[in-house]
Amino acid sequence: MTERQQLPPGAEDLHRVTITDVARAAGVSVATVSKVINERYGVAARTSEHVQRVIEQLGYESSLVARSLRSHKTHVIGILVPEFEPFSTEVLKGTSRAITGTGYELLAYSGGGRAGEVVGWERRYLSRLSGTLIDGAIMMTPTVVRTAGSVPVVAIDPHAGPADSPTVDADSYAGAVLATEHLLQLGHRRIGFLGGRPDLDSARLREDGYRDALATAGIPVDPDLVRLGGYRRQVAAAPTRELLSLADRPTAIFAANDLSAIGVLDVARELGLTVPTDLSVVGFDNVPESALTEPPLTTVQQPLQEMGAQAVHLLLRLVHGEPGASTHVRLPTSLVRRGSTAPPAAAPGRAGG
Amino acid sequence: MTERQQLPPGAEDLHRVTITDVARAAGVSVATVSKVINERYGVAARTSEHVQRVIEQLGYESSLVARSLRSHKTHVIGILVPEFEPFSTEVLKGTSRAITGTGYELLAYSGGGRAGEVVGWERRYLSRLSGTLIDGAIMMTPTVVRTAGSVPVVAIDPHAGPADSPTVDADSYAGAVLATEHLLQLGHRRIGFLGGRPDLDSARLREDGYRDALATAGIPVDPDLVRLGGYRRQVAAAPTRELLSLADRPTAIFAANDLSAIGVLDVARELGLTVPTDLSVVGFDNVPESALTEPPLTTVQQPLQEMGAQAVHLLLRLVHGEPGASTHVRLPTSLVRRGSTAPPAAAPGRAGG
DNA sequence: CTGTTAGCGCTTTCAT
DNA sequence: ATGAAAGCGCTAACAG
Repeated sequence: MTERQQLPPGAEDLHRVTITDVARAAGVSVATVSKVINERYGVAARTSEHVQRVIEQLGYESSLVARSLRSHKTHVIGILVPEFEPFSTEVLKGTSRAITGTGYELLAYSGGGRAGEVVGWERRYLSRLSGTLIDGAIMMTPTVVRTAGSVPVVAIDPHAGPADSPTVDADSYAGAVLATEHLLQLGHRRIGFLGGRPDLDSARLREDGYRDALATAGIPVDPDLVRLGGYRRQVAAAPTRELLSLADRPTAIFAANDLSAIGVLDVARELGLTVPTDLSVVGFDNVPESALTEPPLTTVQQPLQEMGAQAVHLLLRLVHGEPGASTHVRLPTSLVRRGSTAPPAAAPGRAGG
Repeated sequence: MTERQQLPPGAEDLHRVTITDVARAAGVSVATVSKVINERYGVAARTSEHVQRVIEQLGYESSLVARSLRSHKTHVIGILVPEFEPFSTEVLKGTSRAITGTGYELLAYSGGGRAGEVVGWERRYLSRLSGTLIDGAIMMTPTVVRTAGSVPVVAIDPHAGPADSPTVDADSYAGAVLATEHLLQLGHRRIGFLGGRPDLDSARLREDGYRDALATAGIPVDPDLVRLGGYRRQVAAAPTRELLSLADRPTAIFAANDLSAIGVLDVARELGLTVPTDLSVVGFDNVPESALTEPPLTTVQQPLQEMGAQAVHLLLRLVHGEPGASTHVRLPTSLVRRGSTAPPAAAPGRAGG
């Protein structure tokens, strides 16, 4: 039962109620209604109360769109993501927690996820929303960040290198070293690497960590063992197959993120290899899904939710024009040992760390 | 009067480039630019090309806000959620997958997650966004859905009962029966139930399932064993403590969702009880997090991602005004056995199924 | 204290 | 084929 009889029954179905409707019903001008809504000075208490009541009755709520078009201040911050997948949704959880009590609201925007649109979505989304609608943006894993002519932007795990704009990321290099050392300590000597894309910063850092850890252990990198997995499950399949079809195939694979590690698991199963007995696998990210695989994935944890929270804090500071503290927050990574790693089948025993 | 001419380098930093800038730079009217953008008839091929080029050069992208205010058609659908937590983000993943290739984009909106605002956010969000900005909305676990004067709405797992508007949900009742039967088959006789809120539909159905399964097994329901956990981890703590402090405490607890089940795990640990030896726990939802607990949670799976995908399909059909197929999609639930359930410590042995 | 008037950036008749 | 002008819902001067 709707408790409003001002409008003829059903009339509210035709158009959503606007500020004009309220003004008319209250017998005042729209300007006055606007003032009441925004608690501006210069409205008689009586009038204000009356208008409030009408607003209540009509169930009026101001249009975010119209308001923002005019006032350029919305108290909404945007999270721009290419797609809602395990990585970005994990970060989203962190932003959601961090935003509570700040008086801001969250608007997560994602395109249709057209695969071809790998590059360029950042600029597009930002242009479409900024200046209006959002007061600031958090951009997830962007490849390019052009802040020009837009609201403040914080990048999370940007692929283009942490130079452009304020950034929150995790220590990819150290994480990769951890992962590789873990494999070395188990006794692996032929360790494959399934990278992201060479033009992406996080991917490159992970490869660096892998190479350096091997070098430290005095093991030369076999170029045959380094492939590109593109950070995606399906993309990882082909290079993994190549890797595992090698005459002298690796006894372990370090994949640059969890999704491609899961892709490795897929191929191993397809090839009749048992993980971890025949092949050890390490991922990167520690998205919740990595614990659900069979066997559960050993991986490098990034504090994804914390990264989201930090990004919110950083962005809010920028939006408020506060002296922007540090402009680059780097969070630590750590190894999560689960079931996908073990000593190689015919291991020569433990290697010295 | 803002005067910016050809845009000297860096000038685009002052204001984002608008359709007016493009028009000026191209030497045509804004109307013409608009026509080019929207591929309307009545523009000379030469003009069109020229304008296109200028748009490219300036990096112009039309404002979603301004456009939607005027045209009331945006090709964006909104996902309205109270908060980004494991449940809603799971659904989000499904919507993201389903939206690809449809030509629509996704806009997930969440308030500051003010705890007090448990009720009423639905109407507020919808009013703020609908009519403009979004062509349709998917509302997550709303308690009330008033579609009046707004765009088409599909509800996911609504708490108010699946009568109001098109709905996608999972079979809570059957799931609860499965969970309870599982516990009974393990030999449990004193089974506690940690419900949601009695006014919520899914919560009620889960309680019904619990009661009916017990009744079928010929076991009377002890009112002392039925408490309210509010679907939240922290809220679940107090009632759980009461349950486990009972003289004749339950040997198993069925919690109405995973978050409150995790709350049960917290309290059990705090009380020095080992799960599943001293206490069996079953949850509901099967969010990824439920596999990460110690021990991993036995739970009832809802096809969360699939629910999101179905909601998208249903909504798009409504937006297009197609004859709306079924208006209520109910997906099946199933039991996921993991480590949090076992026969009771001093079990009288297996009970007959 | 209140109403009138201008737009915000865009689309859409309707003239030209 | 093109542009002038109106207006979407709202806020912000500025008059009265």
